[in-house]
Amino acid sequence: MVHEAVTIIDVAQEAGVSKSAAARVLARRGSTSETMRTKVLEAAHRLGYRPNQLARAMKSGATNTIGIVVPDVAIPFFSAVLRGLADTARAAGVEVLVSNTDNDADVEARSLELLAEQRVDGIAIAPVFQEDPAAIIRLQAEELPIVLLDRRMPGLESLPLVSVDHVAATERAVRSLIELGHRRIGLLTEVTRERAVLDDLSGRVGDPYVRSPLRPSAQRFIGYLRALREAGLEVDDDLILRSGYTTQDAQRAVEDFLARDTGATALHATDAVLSSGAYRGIRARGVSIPDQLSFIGFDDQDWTTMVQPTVSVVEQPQQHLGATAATVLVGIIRGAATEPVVHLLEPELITRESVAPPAQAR
Amino acid sequence: MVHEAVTIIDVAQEAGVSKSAAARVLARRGSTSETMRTKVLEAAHRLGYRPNQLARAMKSGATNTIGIVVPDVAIPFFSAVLRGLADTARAAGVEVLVSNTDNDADVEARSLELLAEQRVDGIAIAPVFQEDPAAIIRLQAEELPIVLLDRRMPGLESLPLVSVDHVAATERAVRSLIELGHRRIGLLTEVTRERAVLDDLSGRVGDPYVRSPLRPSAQRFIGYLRALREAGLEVDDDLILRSGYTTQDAQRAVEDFLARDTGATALHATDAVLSSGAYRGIRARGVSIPDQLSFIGFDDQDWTTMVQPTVSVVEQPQQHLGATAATVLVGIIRGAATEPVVHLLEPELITRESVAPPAQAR
DNA sequence: ATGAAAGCGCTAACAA
DNA sequence: TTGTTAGCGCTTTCAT
Repeated sequence: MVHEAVTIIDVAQEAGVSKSAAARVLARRGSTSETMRTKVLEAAHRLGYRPNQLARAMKSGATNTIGIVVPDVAIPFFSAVLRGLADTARAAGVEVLVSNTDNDADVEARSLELLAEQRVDGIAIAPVFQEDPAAIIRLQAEELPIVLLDRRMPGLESLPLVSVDHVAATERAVRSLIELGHRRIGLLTEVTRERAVLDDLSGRVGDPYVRSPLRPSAQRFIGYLRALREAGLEVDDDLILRSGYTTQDAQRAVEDFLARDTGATALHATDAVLSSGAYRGIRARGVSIPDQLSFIGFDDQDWTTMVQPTVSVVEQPQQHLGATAATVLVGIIRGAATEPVVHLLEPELITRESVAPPAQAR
Repeated sequence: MVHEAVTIIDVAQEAGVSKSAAARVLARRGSTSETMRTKVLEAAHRLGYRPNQLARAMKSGATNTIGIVVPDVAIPFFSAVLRGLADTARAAGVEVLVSNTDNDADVEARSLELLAEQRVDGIAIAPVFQEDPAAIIRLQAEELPIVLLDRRMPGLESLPLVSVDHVAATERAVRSLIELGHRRIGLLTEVTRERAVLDDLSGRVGDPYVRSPLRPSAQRFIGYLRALREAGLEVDDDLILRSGYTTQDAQRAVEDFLARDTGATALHATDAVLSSGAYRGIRARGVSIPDQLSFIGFDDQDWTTMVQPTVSVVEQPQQHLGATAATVLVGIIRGAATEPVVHLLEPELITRESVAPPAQAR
């Protein structure tokens, strides 16, 4: 805390006017004579007056501060989201408090509680996947504006969501492979659910409210199913590679896959972590990209342009996601309609050297 | 802002005691009877009371909030620093506000002003390189605790600094090459200053106050000079590659370098951006790593383990840097001695496949 | 147009 | 041990 802070009273004294007069000038509201305005402003400048937002917040009930709660700001996806959010918030005169949860529900609950104590005007959160997101629901019940970032769970249906269109992301990648002539396309996914369950949903994901409670990974899976179906191709469970959520697991899954002879001519990995594992696995098996196998990864990471051949990817609009979340959140805070909305942002397919028509088609 | 917030008065009423009695219980200070304590706590719990940190801050003068000001949180180095800082701060009961400056002095000045208005208790800043950091100096004059992150400039000598030991980083990398038998080692740097200027300083950088006003890149350069000198090797200006601060520039500088026959058997790039440019340049020239050229990069980026051969790097303790900054800052805020201190963190050399003895030595 | 005064929620003397 | 009260810096009626 600054020691000898200049208050509005000091300014009023220096200018020889009343406290409330000075306040009116400095907050630019109410009517003031030109003479008084200049006197006050000069005094404020002379003294180096700096408004105390704390006091303002006490009176007005608005702190002009929002919180962002994510698993880990050091993960590139979230740091990009934060960047977009912070910039847009700042442009709207709003500051941003950050919390990491490490995907721990207790840490998340505590973070939310702390942000609420700080009286933030709203919160953007990529929630921990959990059965009962009680902490979030509690704050929502208290009418604290909340926006979900890229994740939604049962129980949070009534909150606005800003998300990448994951169905479209994978659909686009897989369709591009199909258009090149690929017919047997592998999918590397962390989804553990039965394919049949997602199959059932795949016809109805056009409705954001059917789709949004699904995890991004499940949505991407559905994108795969839809792309195949649209092209009249059969879905073969042999082409679906299930993996744990680590590079090592992904690498192993891909190596096993390549060891079996599945006839696959292309592979798509549905996540950043899985992508690097997949790439390693392909290389470990000595399979040549794109001659023997075309490959499309997820997220435009550094390494995708450093390796040879360079890797095609589906790129998520990360900063844009953060910026949109900020816009939506600030909108709600400032009184915009509050009915839940799903904002779906378009991913982009970046084509590089790792993709080619299948061998027999050349 | 939460709408119908429960205040301490509500709690007092519910418990049938005075406002200050409730306050004493809830803030755990002053003496209270056991009976009253339970009554108040039960009431608070029943009502879902949540302390208003705004009001607390108004009274106490401490917001338990700090600000971090960096060029761009989306840059991996800074997001890791932020992560370390946020975690450590949180553990000390302190929240973190983030600002990006994009290396723009005006944006930085404005950010600092806004943080001061929010009455943060302190600021950690990686300042924009500029002639006259007036905004920082102003806040310092107002006795706002400030810690510098990894950068110091003339005029900021009296502020504590938390930094990686850049001299040691490059010294270590270059020495490891020398120990393998390399005698002609290239250095890729963004430094534009004459070598002679840095040569003069290189004997005195043991003193943190000689070293710290230098940019990290200059300190790394000096580390190179020291390693060579220590080994009795001559410094050859032909081996010093100057590059602008972009991947493209770095690639071009390295390609030019490799086109000339300098007899270099090893190369060290002194920054993350320069490293990826350098690697591209080496590959573009078809020079084989490590057979024809050993290579050590800077910062452990994703791609360094995705390419073949994998790349040795000097790794900075990024999260630790943030954590240390938080510890130092909170220490000062809580009244620790305030004399300026330089905290130098040790980098680590990670050895991978890109390094081998020079051809003639094998 | 200007000033006086109340009050946001909390803490900390001071009294009782 | 408990209650009363003043006040942190600001905004905002309400008089004047």
